[in-house]
Amino acid sequence: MTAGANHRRARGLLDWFVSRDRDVPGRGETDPYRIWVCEVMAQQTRIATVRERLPEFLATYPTLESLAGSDLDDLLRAWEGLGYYARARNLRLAAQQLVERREFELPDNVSALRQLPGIGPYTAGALASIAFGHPEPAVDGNARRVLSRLFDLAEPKLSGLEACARQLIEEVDSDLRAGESSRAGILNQALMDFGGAVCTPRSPGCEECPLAQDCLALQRGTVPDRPPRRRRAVLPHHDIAVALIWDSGRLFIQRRPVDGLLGGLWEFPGGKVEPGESPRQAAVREVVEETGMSIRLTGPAGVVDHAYSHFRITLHAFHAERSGGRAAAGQRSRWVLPAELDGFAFPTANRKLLVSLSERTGAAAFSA
DNA sequence: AATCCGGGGGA
DNA sequence: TCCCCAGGATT
Repeated sequence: MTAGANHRRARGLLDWFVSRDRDVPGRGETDPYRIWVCEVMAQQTRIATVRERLPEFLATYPTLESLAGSDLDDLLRAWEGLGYYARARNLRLAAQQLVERREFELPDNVSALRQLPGIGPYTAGALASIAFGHPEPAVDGNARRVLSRLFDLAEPKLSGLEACARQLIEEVDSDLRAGESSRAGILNQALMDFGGAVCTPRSPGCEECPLAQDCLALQRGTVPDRPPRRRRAVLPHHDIAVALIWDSGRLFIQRRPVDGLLGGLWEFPGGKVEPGESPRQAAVREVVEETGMSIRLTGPAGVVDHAYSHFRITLHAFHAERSGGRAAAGQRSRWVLPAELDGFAFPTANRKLLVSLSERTGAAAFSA
């Protein structure tokens, strides 16, 4: 392949991107803080979801200082339903580190950005190129697919992909005047957008692809294997039993450990239904184990199916009342009124349950 | 290099 | 039902 191929690839991507003029959240933003929040929210998350959730989040946390000073519970509530909750915790942690150092804005270079929690190779490159105009690659899942096809990479590794991206950046920056910002930011966005719209995982639009002439995978017939696919194990299924424990019109909730799955979110006590056990038995047993309270179940509260990335669950919920033991209290647990539940961040499976309960019995009080 | 970490939308 | 998404941290 001639040196002209990379020139045509880079030009083709930019031309496609400019003529497309799609409404991407964060486009038109110039405040590095806002671009940062946008990029983090976009990690492993559809643009449509970001478009929906970003405005309210930025309205709640409009500045780096407001994020640094945020309450973790409030922050998680603002992030509820977006998943990967470590993103929200790291966003706050990074903001706190910067404020502590008396740096009230993001650093502008990749190596300093990479020091901050929650900023990896992609986000550092995206910020350096998009927010600060530096010639840095930003290879996300879309760019990875596009590059591995354009250059027909059988085993696309990050270093190799970034090297390819840098070649394209050189092409778009070849006529840059002294002092002008790099066009890497635009090229990176073009790569991503192109991967999402044309060079898609299945049934890509090779017929009308403006880069077809310079796509090595297309010429060699390897497009379906670029990038190579990993086959996924069958998702295990678990039955989970939880108790909605009532006392004087209040419900018992507890907070999950800050690290790990759904870290820092609130939930109803419960756990896995063991073999040979009924959901009702499991609910009673788990509540004793987790809280020290003994309870009596008073009736069913609903069943919810939910899928995580690596397993799926059926959530069996029961209304209950305390029949003995102490009412646990402290940082990790609370008794709250149903109307207060909206102020806490719950995992989506729990939230589904709450929504179905309030729809069924009215928002006021959905006790059994 | 593998694994964990959510949730949802499209095919 | 399966795939994968504007990934990062941990081991």
